[in-house]
Order: sequence, then structure tokens, then C-alpha cells
Amino acid sequence: MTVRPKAQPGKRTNDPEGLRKRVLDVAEASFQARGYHASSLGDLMAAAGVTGGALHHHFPTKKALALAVIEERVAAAVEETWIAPVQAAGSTREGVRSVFEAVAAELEQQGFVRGCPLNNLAHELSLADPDFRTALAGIFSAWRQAIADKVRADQQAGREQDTDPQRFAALAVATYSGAMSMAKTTQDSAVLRDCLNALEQGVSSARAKRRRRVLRQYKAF
Amino acid sequence: MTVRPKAQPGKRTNDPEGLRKRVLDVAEASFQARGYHASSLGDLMAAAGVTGGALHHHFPTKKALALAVIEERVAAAVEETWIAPVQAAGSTREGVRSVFEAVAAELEQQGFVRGCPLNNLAHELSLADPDFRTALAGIFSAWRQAIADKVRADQQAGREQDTDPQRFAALAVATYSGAMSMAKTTQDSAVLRDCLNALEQGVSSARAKRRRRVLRQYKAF
DNA sequence: GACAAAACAGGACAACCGGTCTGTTTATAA
DNA sequence: TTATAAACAGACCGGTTGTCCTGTTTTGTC
Repeated sequence: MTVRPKAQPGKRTNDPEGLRKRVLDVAEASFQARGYHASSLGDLMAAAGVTGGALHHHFPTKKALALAVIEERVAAAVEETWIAPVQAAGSTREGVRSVFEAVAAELEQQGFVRGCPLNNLAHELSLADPDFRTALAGIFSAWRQAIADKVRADQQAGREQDTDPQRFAALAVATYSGAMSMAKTTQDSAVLRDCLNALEQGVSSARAKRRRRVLRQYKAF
Repeated sequence: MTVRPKAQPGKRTNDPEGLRKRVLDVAEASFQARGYHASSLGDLMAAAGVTGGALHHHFPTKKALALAVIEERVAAAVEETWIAPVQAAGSTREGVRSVFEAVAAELEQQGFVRGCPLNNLAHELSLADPDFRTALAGIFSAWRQAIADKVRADQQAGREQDTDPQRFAALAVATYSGAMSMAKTTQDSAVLRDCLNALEQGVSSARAKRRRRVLRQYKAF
């Protein structure tokens, strides 16, 4: 995985930041792939090329390590894959669509689904420890708020007047989370596209829907 | 928790089915509250009042126990709380609404959120073992199919002509799963109602939406 | 260079985990 | 009753886990 400059006997170079980063890299990946409880510190140490003493120096407990992964890595992942793209998009719906499609494309390319980092840890740790729960809830909150803010920006531009920002944000986050959950379980990213299409059809094709409804009523009787 | 008829020395009554049920009860609850890896067989044995020999007789391995919980309990829970109510409802939307509201009411009544049994285990075990993944994926599939079938029934009754059954089913399941995930993390069931409202507003208020859109365009310029 | 603090090495340990094993008791059928 | 298998009891074991502890090396500061 990551290259570790194995010191020949007698030479050592202290690199606290680099070592800390390596540990976080490995922990993030292992928590994502195997979960918190199934990831042993021994495995992480071996994978990161780090001794017990060094690990304990930077992260006194396993919980401290997980908390750092959540606050520094999971939060950043949500920021990078969701918040920033939505903020940069021309509209909320464009942003949501682009994220769904980007994630689906990435999953299809890499061939398997590891799931959403936030949801993976949220399910395993929310009830295990109040500190975990608080940290994870904060990320969910920021995620939702970013989408709601984007809806409000749309509304100030004269769009989405009939959309409740908070509700839509909740729906978007829930749909994505649930879709990723199913995608992980079925190992098939198609459900992501199904959900996106259903989401868009439901909330934005009002005109087409009304036309069809009239036609159908003719045929129904 | 459950009453265990502790045998006085010399008297014992074999009750294989009852013992098996007690173990499954305890395992289901513990897997739900603490997760699979965080539940030790020792704890389960103590909680169920069962010895190691008895446990091993009915469930040779921890994996076998978990598989039984998934196939017998989690599947039944989805059937009971989702599939049956939706099938019994007058329409898909009524069914979905009633389930969301029933779950939200139950959560508010009991004061805290344990999360969705299926999603909890799906996140922790889907990547851990192919057998787990297959069993869990089957439950998701049945869940989705039941909703999709209900939509098709609606369509044969002349409704929901503009709804794609598969997509709507995926959206409903994903929204519920994701909402429960957030509810568990924030320990607040309000997000369930937010998602339900957003879901219903999005897919069923086409007429009202169109009216508002026209009015807004007047004001916008 | 002297010195203190930070960074790291690596072993030790006690608790715990899941599984196995042997033996005993209960139910079933002949 | 007797044989036969199922049901259960309870101790045991090898391996693992997270954490701690002592010691050594590097780094920064005066």
C-alpha cells in the first residue's frame, strides 16, 4: 500500500505528522472495509508499518483513533463528495444529480461497493458511545444543512419556490444513504440510478406528469 | 428480561424449541443494540440463561446463529413492519405513509432509536461474509418487490400511471433506510417525518406545484 | 554540548473470545 | 426395560485483543 521508509538499524527519522497520516490512512480504509470492531490495532499497525509505541503515542486508545478518523477523514469525505459539489453546482438538483452520477460511475468503475463511510460507522458506533454518536451526528447535520442552504439559494434566485429546504435536504441525504446501503448489500450500483431517477421524476416532472394523468383518466373509464 | 426456569439440581426439562427461541430472542436484541461483533457469545449465553453446550448444540458457530437471526427474525421484522402493511393498504402511498408514521410514533413513544435491524446488520456484515450478504440482499429484494408489486396493483386500478414501480420501490426503501440511519445517529425521529413529507410532496402534489410555479413566475420578474 | 521533551521501539500482560471436548441427563422407540 | 439418539452441562484451550510499561532514540532549545 503506502511506502514506508524502513529504517536500517541505527538510523531513524522522526516524522510525527507523516506517521500520523499513515495510521489514519490505514484506519480509514480498514474501518470502511471491515468496520471498527473487526479492525484490530495489530492489523492496522502491520499495515501502516508502525509499532505499538508509536501508535499509542499518537492515539492513546482505539476510540481516540476512531474519533480522529471520523472528525478528520469521514467529515472530509462528505465535504469533498457532497457538500463542495452541491455548492459549486448551478442548482440544488443539478448538484444532487451530479453527485449521484459521479458516485455511481466510480462504483461501476472499481467494480464493488464499500458503502458510505459515514453510514458505515454511524450504524456500528452510534449506539456504542456518545462521543461517536455526537461526532457522526455533526457530520450528518452539516451535510443536510449544506443542501438546505443550496435550496434556499435557489429560492432567492426564483426557483424551487415550492420546495421545503429542510425536508428536501433530509430526503436527499436519506435517499443517498439508503441507496448506498442497498448498493453495498447487493453489490450493485444500479439502485443508485433508480433512486436518482425516482427522486427527479417525483420532484421535477410536474408538467409531464399532469399531461399523462389526464390521458389516463380518459382510458380508465 | 425473559424468564428462565432455572432447574434445581436433579430436575431438568428438555425444551429444544423454547431454548432455541430464547437464544434467538437475545441474539436478535443484542445484534440490534450492539451489533454482531460487539455481541459476545458469553453475554448472549448469560442473558438467555443457556450453557455453552446447549448453545453449541443449536448453533454450531456464531455465524450460524447470526444467519438464523437474519433469516428468521430480520426477514420477519421486515415482513411485519413493511410488507404486510403495504399489501394491506388501500394504495402504495397510503401504505408507505402508514408505515413511516407507525414507526415514527413507535420511536417517539419508546424514546430512543435503535435503527433498522436489516440496515444495521447489512452495514456490518455485507462485506464480512458472502453468506451474510446473500441473506441480507434477499430481504432487501423481497422488500422492494413487495412495494413494486403494490404499485403495479395500483396501476391496474388506474392509478400511479406515471410511476415506475421499480424506481419508486427503490426510492421508498432507500428513503426509509437512510432516514432510520439518520434517526439512529441523531437519536431523533423527526427526520422520518421530514422524509415522508418530502417524499409525498415530491411525488403527489403535481397539480398544486404547477399552480405555484405559474404564480411565482409572475412575481419573479 | 547540555538538557528536556517529544517521538518511537517493542515486549508484557490480563482479559476475553469463539470453539471444542467429554460427560451426563432426558426423551424416544422398540 | 433397554438401546439409541437428542438435549444439555460445564470445563478447557489456543489465539487474539487492547492497553500499558519501560527503555531508547531523535529533535528542539538554550
